[in-house]
Amino acid sequence: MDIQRPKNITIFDVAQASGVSYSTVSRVLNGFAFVKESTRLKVLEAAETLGYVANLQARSLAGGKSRVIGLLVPQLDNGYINEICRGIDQELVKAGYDLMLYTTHHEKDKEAKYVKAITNGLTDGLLLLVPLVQASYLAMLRSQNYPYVLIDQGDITGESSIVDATNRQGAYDATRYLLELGHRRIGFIAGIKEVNSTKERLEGFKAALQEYGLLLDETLIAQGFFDAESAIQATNLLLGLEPRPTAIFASNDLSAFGAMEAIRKANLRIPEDISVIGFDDIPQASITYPKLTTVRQPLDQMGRVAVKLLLEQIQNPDLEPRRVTLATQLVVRDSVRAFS
Amino acid sequence: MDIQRPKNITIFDVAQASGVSYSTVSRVLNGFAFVKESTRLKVLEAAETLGYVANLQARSLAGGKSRVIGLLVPQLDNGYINEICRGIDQELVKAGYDLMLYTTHHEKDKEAKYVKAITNGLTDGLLLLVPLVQASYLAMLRSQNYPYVLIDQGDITGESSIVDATNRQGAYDATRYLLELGHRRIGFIAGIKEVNSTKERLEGFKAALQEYGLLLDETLIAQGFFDAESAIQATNLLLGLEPRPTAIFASNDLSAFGAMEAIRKANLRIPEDISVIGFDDIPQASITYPKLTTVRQPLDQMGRVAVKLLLEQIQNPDLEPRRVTLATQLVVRDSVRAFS
DNA sequence: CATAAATTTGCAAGCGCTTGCAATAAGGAA
DNA sequence: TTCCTTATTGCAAGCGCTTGCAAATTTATG
Repeated sequence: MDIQRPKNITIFDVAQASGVSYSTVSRVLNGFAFVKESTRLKVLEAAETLGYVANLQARSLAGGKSRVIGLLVPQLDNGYINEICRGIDQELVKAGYDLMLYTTHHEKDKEAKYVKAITNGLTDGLLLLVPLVQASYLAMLRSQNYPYVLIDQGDITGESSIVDATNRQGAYDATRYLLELGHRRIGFIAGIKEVNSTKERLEGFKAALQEYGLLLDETLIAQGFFDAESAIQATNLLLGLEPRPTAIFASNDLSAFGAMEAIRKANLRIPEDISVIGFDDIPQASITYPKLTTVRQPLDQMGRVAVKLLLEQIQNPDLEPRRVTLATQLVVRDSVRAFS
Repeated sequence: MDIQRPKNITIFDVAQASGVSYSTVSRVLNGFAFVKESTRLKVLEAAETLGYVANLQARSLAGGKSRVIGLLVPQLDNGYINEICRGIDQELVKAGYDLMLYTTHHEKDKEAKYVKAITNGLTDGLLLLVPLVQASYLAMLRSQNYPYVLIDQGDITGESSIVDATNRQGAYDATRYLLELGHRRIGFIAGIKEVNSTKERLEGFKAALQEYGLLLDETLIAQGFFDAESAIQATNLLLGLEPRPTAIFASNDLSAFGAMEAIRKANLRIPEDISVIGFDDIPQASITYPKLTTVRQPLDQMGRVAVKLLLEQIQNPDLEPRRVTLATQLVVRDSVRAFS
């Protein structure tokens, strides 16, 4: 390229300006201990006046930390993911880290390839927010002792740090809430089968029913995929049942929205004719009409905690994997009413 | 760190495996023209079997392209931004680029600092999705001839590539629509003053009124900040007016949601008592009840076009700045009804 | 078949930074 | 004041890659 970019200010310039060697500058900038206070100040001042900004690639190439962490997500168009991202971002900013975002678009190979590129690449650590982690690259990450944290997903090996929420308890609470309000025929819209939270939520649902001595009617469980589309289908199925369920528990809010839409289209009222309860409490949940009663997952907090775990792991690579499970909470709004 | 990370596979390994020099490998990998087909194949095969993945830092440090582009956004919790991001992401993936995400959280200094770090850093180009671009770093970007594109924001100098939408026309259309339905007292919730789109939308609003020979009643224009909170305030103000407006035009959907909430709290019905129209058509707009009538901005498309412009600019740095203005479109749903 | 021209390839330098190790300066104890 | 520590600093190597330039190889031409 023949364009004349102004020469970047490097560590050498700072060194020259402050009359020390470049290694000393490097040490100052990296908060090294053995630097005389007076030199430290000199260097810092020079850096400031020159407007020096470190070159990340060089730093990271030379073996230093890049202060960038990678985040792997399936896609972006999803309140659930966005919320978690928000938490991640907040905490990262606080810690002075930058974010590299990788969207996999559900392409398996891409995930694996990304993980490879990422680990030999720029980032100091990796956050995985993909519904189905592939054991293969998890193993790879572990074998390289590369710091990573799984968000809202299990790892059978138990060797990964994980942040999730009390899915089972949350579903149990929601179901109990419906039961206490007199509902006995509760439709359940399940999520993607293989995903951890799907299973846990279904378990919680079943547990509550059992506790009430109710026999599980399998026809009341409809398959969904955590999105509105599939939930509409599922709801239509449920609405066709005889007798019709008096309440629907959707495995996540997106599904609940789908359910609401289907219900309205069937000319039924929410909650007068049928109650709806969701899971997640994404921001949209409070702007629907009626506002959605749902189980709140502290999504942003999950993101924040994940970052904390990751950063600690980066600090101390020998840390044992940990699992943090945050509490869910029933958020009562307007989409559920007592059945009598 | 004493952890023994397995040695990464470098370009040298590939060179050795294929029996050529490392520079040749580099040329092959970068699609250089002057390489014999047979060597090309040899190298490619070796790279494949070794599972070679280029080290981005090294590449970019050495002056090559990183195939990463930076995206600067104020924050993440916003359907509007998320939608644009989605478009950006889609197009980027298609082109084989990765995304580095920077959130400024509205801190001015941070923006400037980021821009600096970014340009001397990893990315090949920059997408700016910040409501108020600061002339200072825009100038800096330009002086370095660093490729960048502004999304949904103006630049007085006219020297930036820009992607935006027909704000004026959209607002005009929406207002006309209300007028044609018989509304004569239309409240307007404005956005952040300094922002380009705020002005354009207000202009469109006024233009339509004028065309109908209506005198502008300044009290009908309430100040908002593009968020629900401020819109609630603004709406309360408007509802207090005598006579009450029969419709409210919110400068964006978020504001419209705030308006809806305030209206409901005032025990008025939408659209029976008062109509509401928004701007943007973020995904939430279609799940509110009643579903929001709004002016659709092709947000994801804006993101995609921005990427295209940027990529072209990266390809050819001498390209003149261009401006692409995408058409908005009135989306009629359920929050507006005729006034008689 | 020799030789110039065109096509390929390899070498070396260098991108900006970290870090082990050696060198120097400073501080104490003798 | 001298010598041994200890605190600071500087040097040089090297992280993995691109690229200008020269060398080597091939092809075309007379």
